[in-house]
Amino acid sequence: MYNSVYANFAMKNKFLLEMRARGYLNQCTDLAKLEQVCNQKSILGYIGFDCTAESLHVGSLLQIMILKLMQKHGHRPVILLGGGTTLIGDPSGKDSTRKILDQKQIKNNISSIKKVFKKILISSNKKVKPIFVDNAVWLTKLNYINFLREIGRHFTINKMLTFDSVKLRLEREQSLSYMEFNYMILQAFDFYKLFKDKNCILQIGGSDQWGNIVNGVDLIRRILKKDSFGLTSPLITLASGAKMGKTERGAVWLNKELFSAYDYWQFWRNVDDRDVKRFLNFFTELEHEEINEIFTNEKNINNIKIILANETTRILHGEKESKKAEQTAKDTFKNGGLSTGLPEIQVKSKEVNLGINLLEFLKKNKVMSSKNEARRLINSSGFKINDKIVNDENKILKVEDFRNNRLKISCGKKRHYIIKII
RNA sequence: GGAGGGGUACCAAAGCGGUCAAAUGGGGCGGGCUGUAAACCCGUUGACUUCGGUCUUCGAAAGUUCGAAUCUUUCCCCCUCCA
Repeated sequence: MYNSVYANFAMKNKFLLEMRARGYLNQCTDLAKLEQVCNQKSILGYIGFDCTAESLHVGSLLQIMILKLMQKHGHRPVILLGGGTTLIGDPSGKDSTRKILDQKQIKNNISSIKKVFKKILISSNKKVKPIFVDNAVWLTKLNYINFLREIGRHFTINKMLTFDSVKLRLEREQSLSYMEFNYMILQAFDFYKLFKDKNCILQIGGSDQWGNIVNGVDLIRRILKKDSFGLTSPLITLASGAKMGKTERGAVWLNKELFSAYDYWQFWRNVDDRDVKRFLNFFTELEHEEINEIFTNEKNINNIKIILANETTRILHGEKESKKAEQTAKDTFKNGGLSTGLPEIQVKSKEVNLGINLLEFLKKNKVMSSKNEARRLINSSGFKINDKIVNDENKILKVEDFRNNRLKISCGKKRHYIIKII
């Protein structure tokens, strides 16, 4: 069902077969040989992640699912948290130089990002337990002259200029600093290092990483005269054409503190009809046959979306959170009730007794970004208290508005909060 | 180095002395239809407001003027062509 250059490539290896069946396979430096190797033994494969933010977002989820798939088939994932390369900034797909983070921030980001991998990947099985590495460990210790002599000599400027990440920037006459220009060499060096030290023979990445990955494979061949492999996954676009991972209210973060399990569940519950089947393949562990079965047995796409939301949330936040999010959604949308799973805002009883100015409250608690925005919402009848439309923008919240010390506010049909007196 | 063109709100793009908080499109938000989908339709989209207004915004700074996104000067950045 998925178009890939390898659609007709005869394969026996289960790992690679599933990679292809799920639509993870975009390009590989040498698929035939990689298949041979995978058939013979358990391999180590790595994916590098950027540490520019406190959390990864769903845009990186596909890569994580690939690591999970490796585990399923007995291969061991290596997660490279690019503490070193983040100091430089990957120019791929960027129009302008990124802001540069300091080491302390990056360290923070790394430990925060790690949490997500620990949740999604299996750590109990020693053979496939994920290995975390931070390239800052070796990159920050490099000696410039030695590096140029040993590694730099294998890169020609002529070739580097042909890589899209560089070419596109130059074509648009946007400046590309020497620092960023070096990014691809460092990434190649990372692969070389992991290959040499850990016998990690495979690097996986998004299709935009192809050039960088090939550089690593070349470097390993030049210096060590050995084969390594590069593999890319396709860029995922939504049916609507938008990029994966952004919603109206910003990025869909994977870390719970930044994006709650309930919101995460809602994100999947709200995907475009046309994306549901692909996403089940991409982002859940349901087998191909199971998915087909679901589609033949269940004619109501909404119920399939619930399956999608349940599965994806379970993988990231666990069974309990997933169930809770489903129940909360049911209470909120089907029964119109006051579910406990909604985001909660706490207020002191003293404040309530004095009366709370609604506009100020909404702004203060970041429900609305400004009072004017809140006014607009109220004036267009989009704001509700306990499911009743409120048209008075000067409304003062009082004790009488609460039931059992709780009160539900709704902004539009989808955003709900519980205000609780403590 | 020479000659032109340009930097406008989240993005794209009009405006080129007052009627400009700034046309139009996209995006966002709210409503309608529906299925918490898509498509479509309507409204809305700087901040604060006692809803009378007030304040901040058109690359940056200074100036001309009763009045500047619009004119002048300097500076910064970008694009096209020539060398």
